[in-house]
Amino acid sequence: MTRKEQKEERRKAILMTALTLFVEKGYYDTKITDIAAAVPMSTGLMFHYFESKEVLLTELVKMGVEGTKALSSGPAAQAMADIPADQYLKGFLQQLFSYAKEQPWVFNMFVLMGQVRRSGMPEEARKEAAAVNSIDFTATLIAKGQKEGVFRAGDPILLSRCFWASVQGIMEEMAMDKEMEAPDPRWIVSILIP
Amino acid sequence: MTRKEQKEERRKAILMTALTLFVEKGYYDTKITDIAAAVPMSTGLMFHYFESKEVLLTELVKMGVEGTKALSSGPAAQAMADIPADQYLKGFLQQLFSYAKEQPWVFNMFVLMGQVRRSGMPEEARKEAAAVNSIDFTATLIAKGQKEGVFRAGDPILLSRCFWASVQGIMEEMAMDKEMEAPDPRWIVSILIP
DNA sequence: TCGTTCATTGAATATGTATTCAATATACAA
DNA sequence: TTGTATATTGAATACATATTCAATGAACGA
Repeated sequence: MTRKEQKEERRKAILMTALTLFVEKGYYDTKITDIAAAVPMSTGLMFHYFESKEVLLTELVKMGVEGTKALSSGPAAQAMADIPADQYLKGFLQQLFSYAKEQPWVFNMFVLMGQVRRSGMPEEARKEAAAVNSIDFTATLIAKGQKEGVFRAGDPILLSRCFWASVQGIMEEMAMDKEMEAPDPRWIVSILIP
Repeated sequence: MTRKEQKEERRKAILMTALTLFVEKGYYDTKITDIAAAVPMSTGLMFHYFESKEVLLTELVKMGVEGTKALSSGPAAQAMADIPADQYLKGFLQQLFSYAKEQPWVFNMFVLMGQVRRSGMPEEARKEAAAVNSIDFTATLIAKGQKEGVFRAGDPILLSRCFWASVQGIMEEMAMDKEMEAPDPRWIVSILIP
């Protein structure tokens, strides 16, 4: 393994460790020394990889933004056109919940993005997080569902915001209590169904 | 107005100012000097009223806990027995949304309690917030609704958590965007309906 | 093998901000 | 009116912790 690859590995290890700690204890309660100890590495070395704690956070947020973008332009999103909107959303949630169960960092990423979006974290990171917009994507889908007659009437944007607020809330609940069972996706999609 | 009453007024002013700032900028980004300037009063005087920033936060959380307890034991809660569970929940949400529109601190309190519950804030406050448990209250209500045949089958606790996660998420969304219209309560209650 | 570059350390430093404090003004009780 | 308690101020302090730095060790190419 080349030196560069080593470094990249180490970088990822730091990112994942920081993600876990930020979500478990909160950004401000997580000290650089905590992350360093958990990786593990010396405090000083952390700054060899990330120039500041805030940059580390911002890098995580960038990852989150990428991930979210992938969701709304990847192959799964292409399938959107082919199946009824309600089916698509149920399938999407099913996948999200089961994927997150296997890869807990996905949970953590959801939670982190939510926390950053709301504030309680540095400005820089918040700006970065603003780049993601699942609301519009789903709103389009909801409008399609309304035409198909499978979704209830109402402002698609507002419905979309409610939908995502619920998903976000539930992901956060699940992140807090790892034992919590995933809800039936139909429960959530019901929000949209007449 | 007596001296004691004056003090009590001032105390409340500080609490409300802090609540707004904590929610707008986050607990850690809100400096004692910010709160002092907004009240307004000198920095030093803050400590005449609250012995520390953390105590101030904890007092707010105590208020939130009281408020939530009131919701689940007040006269409205008594009405629970008399009307169908779905009707009751819709009415409850309707009241919550319209009340919060008039009294924005209610929004803020919701958001603060959520943030504290999840972490990202001092331990002491989190412990205090743990005292509130709307989940169980609503779970009982949901079980009742299931007997009445108006709610879908499923673990009442899990359904209750999903219900509250949605409400929490939506309240946070509304707190972030004051322009946002309140959703139709029926959308949310749909989570529980077969 | 040697010299250069990168990785690593942990203690020293710098900085931001919660908290304290000594001084002053204001209200109240006797 | 006078004395005591309380309210108020803003600058000084204390402290926590992010960040720097000088020194050491390991890898790698020539």
